[in-house]
Amino acid sequence: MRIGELAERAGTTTRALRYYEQLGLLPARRAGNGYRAYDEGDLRLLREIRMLQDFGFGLEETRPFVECLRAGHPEGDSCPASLEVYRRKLGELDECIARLQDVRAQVAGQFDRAVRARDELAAVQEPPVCELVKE
Amino acid sequence: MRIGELAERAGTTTRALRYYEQLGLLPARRAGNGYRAYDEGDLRLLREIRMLQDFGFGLEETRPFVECLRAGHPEGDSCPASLEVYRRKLGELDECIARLQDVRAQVAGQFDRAVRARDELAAVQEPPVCELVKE
DNA sequence: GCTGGCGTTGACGCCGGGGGGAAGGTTTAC
DNA sequence: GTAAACCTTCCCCCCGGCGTCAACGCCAGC
Repeated sequence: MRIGELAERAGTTTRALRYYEQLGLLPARRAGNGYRAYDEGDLRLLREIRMLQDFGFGLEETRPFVECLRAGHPEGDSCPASLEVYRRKLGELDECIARLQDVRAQVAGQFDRAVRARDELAAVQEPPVCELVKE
Repeated sequence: MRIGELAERAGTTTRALRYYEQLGLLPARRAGNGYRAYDEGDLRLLREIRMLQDFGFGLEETRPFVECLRAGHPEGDSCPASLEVYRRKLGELDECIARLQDVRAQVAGQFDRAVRARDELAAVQEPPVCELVKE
């Protein structure tokens, strides 16, 4: 399988594959004409990379999973190093979520305060129109 | 007030202030010798920028607040444009938090599955040691 | 033999928010 | 007088994950 086909089957681009090879993440054998040659195993590795990327893992964080698969394990997360990455990532996610929730609360507080200030100012400058509304 | 003093009073760097000026976010008057000259109002603007930055606002998102203050309003969020930025930001935060929680659940699922698979494999390869433990 | 569609390498661009440092002018304190 | 501490502009660097050329090679069909 050549680079274009692999890219298409994995839903990515040839540029990304060359980049992964440059990182040593997904090295390719070479055909006689210099073209990169991939097999089904590489497709498996690439799918693992893509799945983890969708989870927000950096490429370096996918390396233990890829190497685990290449070492012959049935799953990319069959190795302790992969589990450690999971643990670290869960911690980071929790921390990130907590921080965002805190920020959200603060921004919501600012927003509410600003809206109340605006409404009070409007009430002062523009007196109630109850009489007109009643008509 | 010169740039170094303003930077120190606002808890930032001269580098950042020159960058803000380059963006047109915080323009400075010039003294006779070409040095940037700031006043207390600029400090107020800068504090507004810094607060919003701490909330994770991009510099461009702080612009409505800064211009609102410069237009003479009492608060940076006294203007409709600022409120709109608040609303947009709250939406982005909610979306981001929801996505992260979804990812967290998926990663936790993967982690649990991998741990169970490992434990089952260990149980098969290494038989229980109940007898020894009892002694 | 020529066109078109693959492939190759290499290098630069981009996004945001500045950091770092050079080369030079100014101001201030001792 | 001179050294330290400012200030100015200018330009390159960083992070990740590629996109986007440029200039070339390989191969199939007509």
